[in-house]
Amino acid sequence: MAKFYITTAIDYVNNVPHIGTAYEKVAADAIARYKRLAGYDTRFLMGNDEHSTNVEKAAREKGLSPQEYCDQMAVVFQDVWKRLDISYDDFIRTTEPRHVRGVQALFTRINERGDIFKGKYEGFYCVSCERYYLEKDLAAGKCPVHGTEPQWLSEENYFFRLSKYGPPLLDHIRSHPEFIVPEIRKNEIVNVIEGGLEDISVSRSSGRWGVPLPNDPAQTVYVWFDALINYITGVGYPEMNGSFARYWPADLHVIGKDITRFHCIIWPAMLMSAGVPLPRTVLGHGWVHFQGQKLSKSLGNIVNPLDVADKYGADPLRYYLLKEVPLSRDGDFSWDLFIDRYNADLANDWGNLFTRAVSMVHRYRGGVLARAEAGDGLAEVIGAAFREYRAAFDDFAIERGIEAAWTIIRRANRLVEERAPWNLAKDPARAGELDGLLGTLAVALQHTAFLLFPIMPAKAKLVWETLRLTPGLEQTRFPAEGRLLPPAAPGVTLGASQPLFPRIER
RNA sequence: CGCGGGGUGGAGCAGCCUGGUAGCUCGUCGGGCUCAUAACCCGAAGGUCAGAGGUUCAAAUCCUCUCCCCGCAACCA
Repeated sequence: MAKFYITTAIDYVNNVPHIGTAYEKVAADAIARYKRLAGYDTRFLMGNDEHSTNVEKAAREKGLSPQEYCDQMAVVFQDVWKRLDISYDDFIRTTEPRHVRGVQALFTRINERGDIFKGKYEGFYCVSCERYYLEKDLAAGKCPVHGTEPQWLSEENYFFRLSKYGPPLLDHIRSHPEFIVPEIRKNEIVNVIEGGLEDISVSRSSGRWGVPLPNDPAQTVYVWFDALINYITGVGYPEMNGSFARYWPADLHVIGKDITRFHCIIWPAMLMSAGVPLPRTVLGHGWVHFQGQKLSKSLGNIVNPLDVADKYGADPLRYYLLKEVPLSRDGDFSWDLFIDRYNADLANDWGNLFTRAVSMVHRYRGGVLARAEAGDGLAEVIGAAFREYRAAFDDFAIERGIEAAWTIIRRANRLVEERAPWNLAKDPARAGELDGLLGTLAVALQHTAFLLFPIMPAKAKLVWETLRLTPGLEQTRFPAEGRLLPPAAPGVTLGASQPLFPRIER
């Protein structure tokens, strides 16, 4: 069976997840679920980035040890992901021994390859920011954030010979057009590389909260160097057999556009140095804005995804994000738009189709579905929708996949008007026609539930189970090209009709 | 001359690469239906495609210039 290994960025534990963080996980989750339906042996990794002095500081402010703080945050994060139905298979934390061991192993390997050297790192250092500034970035000689006088510090650090990997990286990007998507991100990265790469410092002598360097335990591994490695330690590196052999290289890293440089330059260079194969694709998605503005703490417009999920359910939030925010672009979240989409698409279109169809089976047939066959040309509509859906997902255009599923929903709703089952029901001679229509609607609902399972897993399952379909949705796979899913058994009694998405009144 | 994205009916977008009657979803208005969550179905109105110039038989689409909006410092995906 073909495998598919997908990862998201691991999250820095300084802050709780916001709607933008959630967007990335939801998108990756939809792709992972799609791949499972498509029959791939899918592995979906997420995790937390727990090192760095910032974390140490945040812990201290709460009167906790860094480890205690990270343990608490790990619970907070995973709780959010569970409530959003994110189906990750593993959750890695960079303080775990399995990760620390892997970081040290990879560092050693790169060092053995001659790509680590000791050098002096010096510059203007702001104690409050805990970072260095270039002279040009200082505001009148002071820290641009704190307005304080920076110190001139110099420390001995270990450097990674990134500069020598520019040409091989360009070669790789050119010979693997799928390596960086979307196109705009690729162009950015190519520009950066063509501008020349500099060696980077990959250790810190201050700060103790990190992975000790194997060759110099007085220093810790720079947090980015440390964090990126989670993608391989998450599948067992440095153990090269087992799941590493099975799943690496990753098929898809889903990350934010701000960190594409780390993932498309530093990370592949590290892997090249260590002689480890590169990930196939890095997808740098855009931002979710809130009512036209970038999410920002200083603007105070951070939206907590649980505020939405608790009020209206995880599925509508997932639907909104996936439909309205294409991975290739920035998108916007606003309550008005959310309610519009919810009512128009979920309550009126899909939800109503479900309710009216199931209600008619109960009202006219005592809940018994005579047969589930696709009549009235629905099979062709479904076939076209499935083809478009798969093409869209393979292109990471989830919104187009959703649109494809909707062609079935619209067709089915139209069909009800055209066949006017309320009239058929009055004429015993047309009982067969009515059964045919009800069966067609059941087939339509079944296929929409299947296609929308990666988007709205809970509601899709409810539809599936109401139709009394077996096996369960998780066990069902895409049918062969041109075929439909296995139908419900003739004569099944359907579950109760209920509003899938109660309208939001405002 | 810093880099990049974008300006298409009220809103959000597609179309631009590969010129040839301006398309989709929502909203608005009118009609139909009654199985359904006043949902569904049909129809209509509504656009100088930011502006100017150029190429062409023909430009939203290609070229040039101008204007406007949004990112590119930090929190932050």
